[in-house]
Amino acid sequence: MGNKGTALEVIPGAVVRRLPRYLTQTQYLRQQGVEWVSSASLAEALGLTSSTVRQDLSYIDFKGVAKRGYGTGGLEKVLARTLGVDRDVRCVLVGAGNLGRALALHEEFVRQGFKIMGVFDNHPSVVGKKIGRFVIKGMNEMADFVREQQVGIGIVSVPHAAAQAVADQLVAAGARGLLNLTTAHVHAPDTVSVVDARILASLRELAYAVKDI
Amino acid sequence: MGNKGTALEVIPGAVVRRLPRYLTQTQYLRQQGVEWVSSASLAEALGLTSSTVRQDLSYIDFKGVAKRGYGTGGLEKVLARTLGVDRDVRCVLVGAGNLGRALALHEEFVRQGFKIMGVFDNHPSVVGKKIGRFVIKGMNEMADFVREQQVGIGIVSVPHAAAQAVADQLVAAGARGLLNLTTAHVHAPDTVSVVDARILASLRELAYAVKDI
DNA sequence: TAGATTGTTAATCGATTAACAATC
DNA sequence: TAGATTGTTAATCGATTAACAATC
Repeated sequence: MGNKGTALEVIPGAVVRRLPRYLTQTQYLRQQGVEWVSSASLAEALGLTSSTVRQDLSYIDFKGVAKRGYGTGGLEKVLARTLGVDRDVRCVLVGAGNLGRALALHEEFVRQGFKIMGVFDNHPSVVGKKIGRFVIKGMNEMADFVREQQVGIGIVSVPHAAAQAVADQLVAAGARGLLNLTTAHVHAPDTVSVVDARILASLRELAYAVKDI
Repeated sequence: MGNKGTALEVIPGAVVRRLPRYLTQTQYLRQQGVEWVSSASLAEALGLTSSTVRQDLSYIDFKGVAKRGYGTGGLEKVLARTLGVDRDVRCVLVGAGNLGRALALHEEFVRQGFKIMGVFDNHPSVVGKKIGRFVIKGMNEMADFVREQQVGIGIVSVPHAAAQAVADQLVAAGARGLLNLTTAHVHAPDTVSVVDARILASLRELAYAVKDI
């Protein structure tokens, strides 16, 4: 209770959505051996203004140094801690279609600390089959699994029509965040965050940019 | 030149990002046989306010009817036309890793008019192999292919370090929109739109929501 | 007709940018 | 020291919401 002087408070949504990008860039720079980064160079790399970068970083518990910028090692660590990715984040994947398969097999997510604990699907013909190292389990096992393994995030990769029902089951089982890969809008209580991957929507947004040109 | 009375002008970015969602929902309702939808019910379905919905739809060339709402058939048609998805949109996919494979195999995108014309990869060991009906081509063939097939959208699904170079090649070949599936930020001229899929970033955003709970 | 729902203007809210004193 | 860069406040900008006359 209480915090040690540095008031962290709530971080605005717009800022939270940029923090992962600062983390990716800072990680990259640190791996390249770069020790200091200025707000101007972060801004340049990410297509922002230096003012936005400084404003954003003022929300996390890390101070830059005048004339030098931000130490990449420290910044990376604090960004990871702030986001909660300094330790494994437990996920389940629901829906073993093409997109689901791809995510389960994508090593990058594991490397970044997102641990897929189990893969579930409704379809009797795929239950028991394998995706990489995962044996696909039936939906009837999901709720207990999420509870027992203390899974935080559910990745919803099912057909549009099934999305809300799956989301409801995940929430009931205790998931606190949902990554929605479907085209459906998913309703959840205020205590549960939903982030939409919006892949089809992104393509449609691009179609608008591209059309009649 | 000029338009027939209804000034459409530029549609704000925030609105363009919601139009695909209205389209998805309207499509769904129309398929269910629903003929009219109100701003309040669209808002309820998508987690918005009815005010936002009416404001947004005022940007497209379609009028609702007092006391009845919006005709789903007409609304669907005009939304599709406004976004430029009333005809095939030609894409290429660069990078035949797990994520790229999944997109190439995902029938939903084809059904929605996004036509993958070709799949390209740098890696000699995969060139010539097949993904579904696609034979993977080498990167050396990409620029000519994009020009000849008049491809509008490039889907970038390569490792972080290769993202900018691939984007540059796509832009040089004439692509007008890029769907960026990598964690890298990609720079492009103002004439080219870039939309980031942000899958890892979304997971990290969820990690923040989920942490210490 | 009465009432429901649109379209639009004005008010509010939040996010971004500019500016600059503090500081290393 | 002089100059570069942060942290922060204030100003601007854009997006969302409220309100209500028009209308079917």
